[in-house]
Parts: sequence; C-alpha cells; structure tokens
Amino acid sequence: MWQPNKLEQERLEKAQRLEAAGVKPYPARVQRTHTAVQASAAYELHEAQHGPESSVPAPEVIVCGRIRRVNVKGKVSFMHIEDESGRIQLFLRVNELGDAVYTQIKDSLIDTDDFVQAAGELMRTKAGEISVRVNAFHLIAKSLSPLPFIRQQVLEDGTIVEYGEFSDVETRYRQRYADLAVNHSVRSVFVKRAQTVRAVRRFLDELGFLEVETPILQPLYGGAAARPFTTYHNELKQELYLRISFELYLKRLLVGGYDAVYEIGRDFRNEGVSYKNNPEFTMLEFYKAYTDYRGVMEITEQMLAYVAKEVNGSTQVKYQEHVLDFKPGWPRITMRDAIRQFAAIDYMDYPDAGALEKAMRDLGVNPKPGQTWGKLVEFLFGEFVEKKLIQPTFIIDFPRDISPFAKRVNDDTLHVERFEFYVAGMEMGNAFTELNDPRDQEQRFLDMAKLYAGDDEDAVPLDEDYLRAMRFGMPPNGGFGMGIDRLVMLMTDQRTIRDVLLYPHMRDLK
RNA sequence: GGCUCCGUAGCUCAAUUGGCAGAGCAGUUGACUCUUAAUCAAUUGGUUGCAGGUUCGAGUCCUGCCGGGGUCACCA
Repeated sequence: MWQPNKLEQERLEKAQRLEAAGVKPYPARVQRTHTAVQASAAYELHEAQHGPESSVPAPEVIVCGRIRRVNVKGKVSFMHIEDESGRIQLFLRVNELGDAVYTQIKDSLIDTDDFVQAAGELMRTKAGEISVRVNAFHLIAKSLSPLPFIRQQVLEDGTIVEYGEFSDVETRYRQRYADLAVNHSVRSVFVKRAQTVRAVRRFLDELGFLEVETPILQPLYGGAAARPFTTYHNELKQELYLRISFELYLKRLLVGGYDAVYEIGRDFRNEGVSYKNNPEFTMLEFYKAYTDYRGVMEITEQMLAYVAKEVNGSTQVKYQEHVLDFKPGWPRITMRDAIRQFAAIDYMDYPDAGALEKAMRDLGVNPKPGQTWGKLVEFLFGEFVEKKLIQPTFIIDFPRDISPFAKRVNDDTLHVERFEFYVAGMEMGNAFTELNDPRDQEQRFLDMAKLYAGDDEDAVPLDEDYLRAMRFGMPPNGGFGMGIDRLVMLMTDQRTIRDVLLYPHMRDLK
C-alpha cells in the first residue's frame, strides 16, 4: 500500500489543484508532430534555407516529453523536455501563454518529471538554443513521485553531462524504470543490446539459417550440465522442467530435414548468481548440417566480427582495461596445449583420474576428491588458463567424459571435437561436431549415468525420444551455443551481467 | 552456502573516543520577460534497514534477522 511521502503529498495536492482549475492531469488525447530531434532538425533546415534573421515564419511544431529541467522566472520560463530522441527547450512567455496557464507554471503546479505537450513556432533563444516558443501547453501525465534527482547539462552536441548520480545499485535494479528515466547511459546499453541481437539474427538469416522456437517447458531436461528449475502442470498432473538448453530439440529438427536452424531464447539454470551468471539468461544455439566444429569456428569468428562492427563500428571493442579484437583468425589452442602452457603440466602423462588428481595436488591445487578425469582436466583449465584468455581464443578438443554429445577426435579415445571460445577471461560459447551415431549416443548416456551415478548435479538424463529421432538418421552437423548476455557485456563495456539485463534477478523483499 | 564490506533526508554524502543527527542538490515561499549545473533571500524535511542487548547516553559497541556490493565455492 502506497504511503505518500512529503514530496509525493505535495504533488498529489498539485494534481488536485489542477483538477479544480479544470486541467485534466491524465488526458486521453495527445498530439505530437515532431520528436525533440526532428524539431531541432526542422529549425536548422529552416535557418539553412532562409537565414537566421529571416522574416519567413519558422515551422510550427507540437512536441511531447517529460520535463527534465524547469527554470521559472517572473514572466518568462524555460523547460527542457525529453523524449526518446533527446531534449528540446520550451520557451514559455506569459504574453503567448496567457495568465492562467503561466500562473500554473509559476506556482509550480507543473513539476519536473511531468509529461507535457507543447505547441508553438520554433525559434532560437538569445543564448542560441533551439526552442519552441510555446503558445499552447498541456499537462499530459502528472508525475506523483519525483524521480531521483541529478543535475544534468546538455552540451551543444547533445551530450548530457551528469552532475551527481543515482547510483544505489539495489534501487536501480529493483526500479529499473527510474534508473532508465534518470541515468542516460543505462538506456543506451539496452539499445546496444537490441542492436546486438538484431545483428546476430541478420548474420544467421543471411547464412540461410531458419529461426525456430522450441519448448521452454520440457518433460525432460538436457543438453547441458546444470541443475534445472522444476514446475508442475496442474491439469496434466505432470512434472516439468524449465529448459537448461535447446540442444536436443534443435538437433531433432535436422532429422526433420532442415539444414540449418537457430534459436535465441531464455535458458534457466538453478545455480549460483555471479557477475556472469543470472538464473535466467539469453542463449543462442545453432546447428548446421554438413559441417563440423572447424566450420563452426569459422562461422563464430565471422559472426562476432560482424556483430562488433554492426554495434560499435569496428572489430575492435574497448572492454574495461582491454581492447578486444574480433577480427577473424583467432588462435586455436588445444585444451592440452593450453594447460601445458599455463599450468606446466601435461595431463596426458596422467591418463587416469587418480594419477591426475595426485599430480594436481602436487601443483598446489585442490580439486574435489573422486572426480572424473575430464572434470579434473576442466578444473585445471579453470584454475590456470581461463582468466588469461583475454583476446578471442578457441580452446579445442575437450575430454570425452564431460562431452556426451560430441564426436570423438580420430583415433583418440580421450578427446572429442569440441571447442569453447573465451574472451576477456569469460567462457562465451561452446560447440561441437555433433554426435550422430545413435548407438554411440546411447552408450554415452549410459556412460554418463554410470560416471555420475548418485551425482544429481551432473547427471544427464537419458532421452529416449532423442535417440529415436537419431535412429531415423541425423546428418553430420556442427552445433554452437553462446551466452547473448555475455556478448552484450562485451559490446557495451559492462562489468556485470546485471547491467545488461533490464530486470536482473533480485532476492524477494520480505 | 563461506568470508568480508555496506545500509543515515527524495538523490549524493558527512557526523572526532559512545555525547544535541548535518551539508549540497531537489522540495516549499518570495524576487526576476532570453535562462540553461540560472541567480538571490527565506524555509520544510529523519522509525539512522528491522528486532533485541550493553550503557547515564548508541548512527557509532554486541547478537540475530532483512537487503545489497565484493570475493570464494557452485556453475561445461
């Protein structure tokens, strides 16, 4: 239940006073002929055509927006209103507006944060700012709660300098609308986010991929190692999982005859929250027939370079203290070489888990006891290599026992054709030459069940229907998955995933 | 989940060893017909996250809880 504070109480009373004077604080009908930027452009064009002192009347406009600055003087006032395009100044003079309306402004019945509609001829003030000489002024939405206040200055090129800030992280995330309304730079992050997703789509569409949608509610989860969220369908009396990946549903479509499919959508993983993990996040997965993980690496490089260029105008992107370069030709380093290089240990000298674990302890790291060989290799990688991979890098050829959907590397029983790519010390994506032998796939499911018996977190449920699909024949294909949010972090120079999510997950307030 | 730091006015922040809770901005009132981080004068505003405890006295010290940041763990 809303308990108006003092400032809100004042605004409520203003709304009532306006209503008493016959002003509707929330009218149904609104008009706008120009955005703020269109209006400015229209005046500049007028000046260019007729000169600054011309007797030809300037264009008449109707603009709408939120009041961001008010400067009331005795008989002339100024406001800046803001719409999505930017800001424009209103020049309000009692002569044009009449006493009644001007008095409402002077009595500050109109507040910063209110939405208004203003009509009039465009002009330039003596100080040189393009403004609307307002002859009709209407409140179109009263703001009852003041937005967090920070002082801002609009420079001539339109940039907004902020003095002070609205920085309380918790409030910013919980009340993102206020964050967006006040903090100008936050809005641009989400514009770039949209541009990023659009660029990914355009890239894949142009390559001939078909965008599809697969179930989020799944009777069986799979395709990744993660704990799922569970839910329940009341009518069907059915336990359901929120998907942790799209993998198995997408590959079934290759059986159905599509050569190349992709999906961009939400995944849900019931795991820890961190600067790069949110319980729900946006994933891109694609699968392409008649290629393998080498082909997928080429697509990956091209795609990321394309996105960087579309969003930031260059394959080079500033991220924190680094300049990342997505230009294709990223290094491809095997998992084995990477660990040899950064950890000074060759895990192939220790082909069984017990020996490897002991060798790792001698190196001074402490994996959980009793893990599989592949898990140990992965631990080594995380401990010694991951953070060091700043420029885009493919790490290729992963241990088999942590990769149940990838084809083995020729004549190598320990490795599969899989790569992950890393940027800024973060895992960005994961891909393999997809396993398409149903007999091998079934064995992998069984092996996983055996390896991770009693280990709920890493168990991979056996998906009979997926095997059935594969038995009809699945073309050889390469598959790919990438966290879109992390990509957006890179494109927008944000340190945490929460700053690229409009509504990051927050604990419930009790 | 562990460790650690933090929570004071609408926003950003002060408050000495435990000693009257403050400032700037915004808000309110007034002046001002080209201002723009407007200016000038006056002025309001607090359950110091919540609940206990120690003390003559707690924003400050202690315990618990709530929320958040960082970090570790978890996480292909």
